[in-house]
Amino acid sequence: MLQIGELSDLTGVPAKTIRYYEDIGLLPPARRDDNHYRLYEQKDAERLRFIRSARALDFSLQEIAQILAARDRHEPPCGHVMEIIQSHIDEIEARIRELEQLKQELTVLYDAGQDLPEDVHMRSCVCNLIQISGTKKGN
Amino acid sequence: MLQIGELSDLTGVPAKTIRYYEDIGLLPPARRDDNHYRLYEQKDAERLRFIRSARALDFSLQEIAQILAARDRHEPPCGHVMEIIQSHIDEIEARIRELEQLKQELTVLYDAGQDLPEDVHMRSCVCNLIQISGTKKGN
DNA sequence: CATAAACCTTCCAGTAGCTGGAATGTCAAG
DNA sequence: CTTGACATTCCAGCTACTGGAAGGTTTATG
Repeated sequence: MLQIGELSDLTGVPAKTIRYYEDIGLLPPARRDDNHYRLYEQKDAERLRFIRSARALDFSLQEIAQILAARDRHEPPCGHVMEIIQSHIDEIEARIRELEQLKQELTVLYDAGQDLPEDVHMRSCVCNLIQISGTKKGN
Repeated sequence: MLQIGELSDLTGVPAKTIRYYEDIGLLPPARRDDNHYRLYEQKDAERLRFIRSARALDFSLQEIAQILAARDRHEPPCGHVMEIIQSHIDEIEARIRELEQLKQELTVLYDAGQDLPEDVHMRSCVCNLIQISGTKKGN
């Protein structure tokens, strides 16, 4: 029988977050001690570790909730999980491409800024370059 | 003299967002028509375009606010801007590395999942793999 | 003149995933 | 008896918006 702080130490998930997970239904309502303190067992630690691992893989709480709900109903969620994983990989690849592009733009901007002389009147300022660059989103 | 909808069309920034920017002080309170409608001029469009460009470069509203405030005080914010740009580039590089790592992990997981047989009893399920993998954040 | 559509206004609430803090209760040690 | 370390609930805030309700204004049309 664990108190919330012990469960927290065991799993690395802050107590505050554990309560939050309970609030949103990701964890079932915890048993309570006579003093209303939450009481946990090993299987709670496992569930929490699963959540933490999935979060580390950038699964959303909603996705995790779906997977856990399937498991709670004793349905193997593998197919679903595999779909999520695939779509995550796709998203990550897209995001990486976006970031590469963004980095490229910022680098160009930075280099251009380096070449500008000091100008108190702001006729030449990186700001002006910003106006010109980065006009791609929401064209 | 532009109404908010026209300014929106001109800049590609939703009217709702323009009001929001005013609320948080990124735009000065707009002049009002007799009917309380907001009225804008060309220079508002420019300021808004600057904001939009900087957002496209992933500057936070706070960073943008700082830059604009400096400009409003007729101080060239170049040095500050250059610092922001540099730190953004650093962050982006770090983020890309994170995402590459994450993608790698997900790919390994996916491939392992592919090789698992159908198992109604969930003894072999990607879920179990998740428990083992992704235990890197918040060790 | 009534009415509809297309504007505009304000204000409240919600998104994700927590985190901080206040006010309060419980428990063990000195 | 008090101090400290736990726990509890509830409310608010973070980012950058976005949706929607409830209402006012303007213009066009029947």
